[in-house]
Amino acid sequence: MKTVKEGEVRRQEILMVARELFVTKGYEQTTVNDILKIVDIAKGTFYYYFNSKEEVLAAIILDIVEEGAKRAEQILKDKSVPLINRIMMAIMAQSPEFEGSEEIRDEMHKVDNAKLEQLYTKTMLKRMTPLLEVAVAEGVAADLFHLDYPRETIESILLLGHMLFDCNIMDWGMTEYPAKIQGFLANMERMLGTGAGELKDFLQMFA
Amino acid sequence: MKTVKEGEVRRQEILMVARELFVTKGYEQTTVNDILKIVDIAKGTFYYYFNSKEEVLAAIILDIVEEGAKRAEQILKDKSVPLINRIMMAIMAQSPEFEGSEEIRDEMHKVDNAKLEQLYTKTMLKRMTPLLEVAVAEGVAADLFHLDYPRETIESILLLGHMLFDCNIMDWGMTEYPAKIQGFLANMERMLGTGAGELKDFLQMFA
DNA sequence: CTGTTTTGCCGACCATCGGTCGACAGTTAG
DNA sequence: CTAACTGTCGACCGATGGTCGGCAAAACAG
Repeated sequence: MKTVKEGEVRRQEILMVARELFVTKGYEQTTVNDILKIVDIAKGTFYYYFNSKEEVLAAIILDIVEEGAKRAEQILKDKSVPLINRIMMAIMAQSPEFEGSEEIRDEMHKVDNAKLEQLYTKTMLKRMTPLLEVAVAEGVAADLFHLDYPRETIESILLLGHMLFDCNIMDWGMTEYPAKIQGFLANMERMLGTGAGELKDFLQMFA
Repeated sequence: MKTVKEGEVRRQEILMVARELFVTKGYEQTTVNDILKIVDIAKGTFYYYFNSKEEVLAAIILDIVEEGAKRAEQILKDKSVPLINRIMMAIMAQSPEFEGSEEIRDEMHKVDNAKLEQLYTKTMLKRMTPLLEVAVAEGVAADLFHLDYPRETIESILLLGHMLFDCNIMDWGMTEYPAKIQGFLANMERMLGTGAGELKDFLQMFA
C-alpha cells in the first residue's frame, strides 16, 4: 500500500504546515492558499484530503489536545511524586503550543484566534476532565482533598487555568502577574479543600 | 444640527439591526449585505458610519456590556437586600442578550460565535470586576467573606459563571445541569470564604 | 439670492477568499 | 491491454468585506 501511505504522508504534511500557520498567524488570518504555497500543492489536492479549512482546524486541535493529554497521563502515573505536584504539573503541561516565537514573548501582538481558542478549550476540557478526576479521587481517598463536587471543580480549575494564563483573553502586565498566580493557587486550594498554603510552593513554577 | 442628529439616528439603526443579527445568526454568519437589506441602505452608507464589520461588533459589545453593568449597579446599590443576594443577582443579570428566540431554547443549534463570545468575555470582565470589587470589599468589612485575593477571585467567579452557563462552550444535558450549578455555588462559597451552604438557596434562581 | 462646503448617501466595482470540478497521469488489478 | 482507483492539478465560481467617485440636499458664507 505504498500509495495509501503516500496519501497519509501528504495529509500529515498539510496538517503540520496548517498547524504552524494557525498558531502563529491565527486561523482566520491563514489562507488556504498560504498553506498550499508552503506545502507546494494545488487547491484540488488540499480538498482531496480535507472537506474544509475548518475540518483541518478540528483535526489539529484534536492532535494538540491529545498530545497534552498524553503528557498529563505520563506525569500523573509517576507515583514517586506527591499527588498534588503531579496534578499541578499535569495542568501546566497543557498547551505549551500556543507560545509564539519564544524570543518576542514580550510586546508581541497576540493574534486574535477566537475560533481556535474556543474549540481548543472545549476539546481540552472534555479530554482532560476524566484524567484529573481519577487523580482527585485518589487525593480524596488519601484525605488530602475535601470536596463535594470533584468533577465540576476540576472543570472549573481547568477552565480557569487555561483562560487566565494560556488564553489571550486576559491582557495584564508583568506587575500584576504574581498576584494573579497567587490568587489562582489560593482559590485552587480552597476548591480542592486542601490545607491553606499547600500550593504556595508552585508560585515559582510559573515562568 | 439636524443633519448630525440624523446621522446618529442612522448609526443607531445600523447598530440595532446588526446586534439582532449577530446575536441570532452569529457574527461570521451575518453578512454586511444582510444588514444593508434590513436597514435598507447602500453599502457606501454602511461604510460611511463604520470602518469595518468588526468595528460594529466592538460597538455592540460595548453596548451590551454597558447595559449589563448598569443593571448590576442598580442591583448592587439596593442596600435593603442582603449583600450576598445582591452579588449573585448582579452576576446573573449579565448577558441575558444571548438567548435565542425564547421558544426554541431546547434543541436549538447554538451558533458558533467565537469572536463575539471572546470579545464579550474580555470586555465584560474588565467592566464588571471593579463593580463587584467594592461589593466584595463590603462583605469583607462585614465579616461575611474571608479571602486574600478579592480581585482575582471576582475575576474567576465572573469568568466561571459566564463560561459555564452563558457561553456555548459547555454542552451538557439537562440531567447534568443541577450538579453543575451546585458545584459552581459550592466553589463560589469556598472562594469567597462564606460559611458552607450559604449560597445553597440560589439553586432555584437558575432557570 | 448665489456660490461653496459639508453631510449623507448611492451602487458599481474590486480583490480575495473558501470551495468545486473536470481532466489527467501513474499505479494496480483483472 | 484494459479498467479502475489514487492522487494531483489549476481554471473557475459565488460570495464576501471593503473602496471609490459621484450625486443631491442641506448648511453656510458673501
